Amino acid sequence: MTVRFSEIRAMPGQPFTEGCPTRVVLDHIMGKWGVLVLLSLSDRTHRWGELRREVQGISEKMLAQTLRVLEADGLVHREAYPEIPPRVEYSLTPLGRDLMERMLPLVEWVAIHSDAIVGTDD
Amino acid sequence: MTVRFSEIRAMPGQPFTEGCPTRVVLDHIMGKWGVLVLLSLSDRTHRWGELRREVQGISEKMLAQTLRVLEADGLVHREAYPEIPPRVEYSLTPLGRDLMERMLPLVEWVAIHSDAIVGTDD
DNA sequence: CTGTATCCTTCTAGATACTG
DNA sequence: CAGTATCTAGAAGGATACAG
Repeated sequence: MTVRFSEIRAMPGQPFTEGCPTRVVLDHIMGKWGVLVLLSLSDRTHRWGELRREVQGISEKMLAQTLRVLEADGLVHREAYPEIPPRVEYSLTPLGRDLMERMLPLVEWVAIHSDAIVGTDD
Repeated sequence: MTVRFSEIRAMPGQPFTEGCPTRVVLDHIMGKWGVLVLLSLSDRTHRWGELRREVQGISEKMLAQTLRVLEADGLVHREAYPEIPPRVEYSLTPLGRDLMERMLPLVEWVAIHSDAIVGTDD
């Protein structure tokens, strides 16, 4: 194993204890919609409407909320073009790209093993 | 970037579309408590009471529920010893250990960057 | 096209009490 | 010690309508 959790836990600030900032970030990026939006953006820049279609099942409300949180976290960049009709493009910030480099191997694993896992029981 | 999402998306079964098994697995392992329980177990085998203490803030109900889901998924192994008082030990299965190898680098990233992220805004 | 605002339902999850 | 059962408050999330 490349990293051990005990080493991570021993880092300054005691990550993943109650009330710790890591818990908040974990909720943002590991939440149902956070992951799916970040995945879409890891591919390329997307417009609002594209994200609505690509992240299947997300409501406008949850898309707006998710994007606002990820933008406030500094993971997503929002670029609005003052045109009629309006055009807004969402992309990953450098920090967001750095994050996705760590997340994509995990997501790939999930894609490969999900059938077996859900097939086992659920 | 080591993997691209577009390649993952193109895999058989169209991962991460609506109703896909990957969505279910994602919810199990990326959920708030799923991650924290898996992290504790990635370190070593734990008894029920140890998990309650280590995963700070989790209720008995959520711990039981989380463990049952992860066990059904084949990620966690439950070993009950027929003693008085009873002793039950939880550990990762080989599949679970494989998963955590991909998850730990991500978790390490979160531990390192969380202060900056939450500091930015929330 | 890109959102916001509101209502309303469903589901999560914490607290409490209890059992083998 | 290792759980289960029940109840309930609150949050999450969907539908709809509307605005810039």
